[in-house]
Amino acid sequence: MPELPEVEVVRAGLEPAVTGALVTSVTVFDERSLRRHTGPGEDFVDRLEGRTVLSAERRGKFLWLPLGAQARSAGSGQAHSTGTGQARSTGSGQAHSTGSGQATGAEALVVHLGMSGQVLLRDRATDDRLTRIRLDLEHPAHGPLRLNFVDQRIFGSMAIDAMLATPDAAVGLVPSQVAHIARDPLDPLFDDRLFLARLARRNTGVKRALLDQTLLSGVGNIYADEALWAARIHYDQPTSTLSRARAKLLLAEVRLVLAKALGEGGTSFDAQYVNVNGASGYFSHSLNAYGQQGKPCPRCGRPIVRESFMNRGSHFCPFCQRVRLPV
DNA sequence: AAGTAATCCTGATCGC
DNA sequence: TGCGATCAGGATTACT
Repeated sequence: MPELPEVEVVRAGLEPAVTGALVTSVTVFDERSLRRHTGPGEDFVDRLEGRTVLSAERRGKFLWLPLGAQARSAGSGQAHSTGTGQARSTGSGQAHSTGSGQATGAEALVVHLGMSGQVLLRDRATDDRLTRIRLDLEHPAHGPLRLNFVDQRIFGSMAIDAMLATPDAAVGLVPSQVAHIARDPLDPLFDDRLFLARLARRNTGVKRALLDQTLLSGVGNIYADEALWAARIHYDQPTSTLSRARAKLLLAEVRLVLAKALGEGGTSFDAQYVNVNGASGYFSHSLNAYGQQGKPCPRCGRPIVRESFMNRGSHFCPFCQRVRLPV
């Protein structure tokens, strides 16, 4: 499951390769991979071909490529891209998108890997099985390039989305689909105090809170279990009963595990997650709790347990991680 | 209104 | 060898 470290590895791999590249041709093999795009496949293709990729950005598990203004006719050697990036300001549409954030006319290609998505950089001759969307690119310095969006379970998606100026200025623009997501804990502008205050006000279990992308983004099932194990907190401990000290410890452990996994290139099981070159990460060798049911807890030696929770698995040490109610 | 459950998806793997 | 059942869970939608 690609979470923050895996998505960041993809972003970092993409950035030097695609920045400045022109999208020359787009092929949609399966429109279900456009579930987050408003409009049919042809619209996606029309709005992407002829655009230039400006950079590669990320927040939490969302990845996006800001796009330059659209050339008048794709394929022709446009002299001036008579920039009409404007115009498509969604009319009134986004009453729901976030409640905050202002349309700017700028757009981005938003990528979410979902459960099994991969972005693979190839030469023009290479195809990958289960490719749902293919972008052919032309980079002024590096030449032709192919970007295959591969996704077995089709929980991931690509979309052209409007960039909004959020009140949360400083960073500038985020796609409308990302505007309601909180910053991730590796973001230098992540607000610890705000997070701790909101966490304390929640009336739910702590793992539910960790997985809530509007509270903090980038954490999924693997790193939630790992951070909770490291902090010795039970996944269903009510957030309102966590002391501030333990909440701060948890946040610190979240940061640690995300940073460590990032340093090791992410977590790979089989070929479910790979970097843009198709290589696996090594963090699966460092897991203490996730997927370790039946194996001894690296801390106390008692077996790790897996319980069903939120339609997924929760892995923890029943001895080290017990619900502690305040006295 | 906040919190929770349901929903979407299919290739790989397992058991018989 | 074949085939059906099972499994994985992020984000959105739909309820209560």
